[in-house]
Amino acid sequence: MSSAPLSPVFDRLLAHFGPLHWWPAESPFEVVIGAILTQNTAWTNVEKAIANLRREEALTPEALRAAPREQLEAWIRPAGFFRQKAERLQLFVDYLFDHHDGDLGRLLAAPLPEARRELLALKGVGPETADSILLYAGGLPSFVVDAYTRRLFGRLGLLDPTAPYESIRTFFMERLPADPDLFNEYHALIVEQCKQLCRKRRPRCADCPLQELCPFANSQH
DNA sequence: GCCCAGGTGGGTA
DNA sequence: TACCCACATGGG
Repeated sequence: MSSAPLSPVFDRLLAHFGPLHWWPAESPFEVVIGAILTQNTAWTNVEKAIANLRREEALTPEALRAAPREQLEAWIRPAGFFRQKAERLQLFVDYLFDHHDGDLGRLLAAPLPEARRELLALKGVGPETADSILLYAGGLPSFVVDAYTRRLFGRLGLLDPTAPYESIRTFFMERLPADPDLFNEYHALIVEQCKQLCRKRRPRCADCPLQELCPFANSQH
């Protein structure tokens, strides 16, 4: 891992896209649902599933717990892996009621390392899902590493994209102040940048806000 | 028709 | 630790 210019990358992305104020959800619990539904899934498909849940007024821990499994599967079907994800959602809310009186805020009121351990112990909640929940539902300074993060910073030559999750998360957290607003914007900007510029059909380098930092500028990127 | 998407868990060497 | 596979829908 390089000892990297993370601030210049952030500054350029912020200047280009402006503040994004993530996560696209109307409540902390909706963040949890989105974080589970988006596992290895395009966000456009997640939106369809969440729209179904909203229509059914099922975007609360109480409603998800009460819903018959097959009903829930049908609602979230557009997000793919619907049997797995229905189970994961209901395991999550079952845990929430068994241990926190159904109150997500109570789970997320614990110190960050403790809340993270608790989330990671849940079946269906891996490191990326846990960090997304901690940061975007809890406002806790836990940096989110996803496929976009690996792709972008791998291309910039700042990290090994195949490195383990925890080592990449540590790379960012050792080099950035533990500021939830910073982590929020940084990850959102990474996603926005990649959605626009890291696709298979690459746009022209001239349009890229990271052009000056990119080792592939004017060649393949 | 084929490839891929904001992962995770379970299994094997 | 490092691979492998299942899990499923919808858009390019």
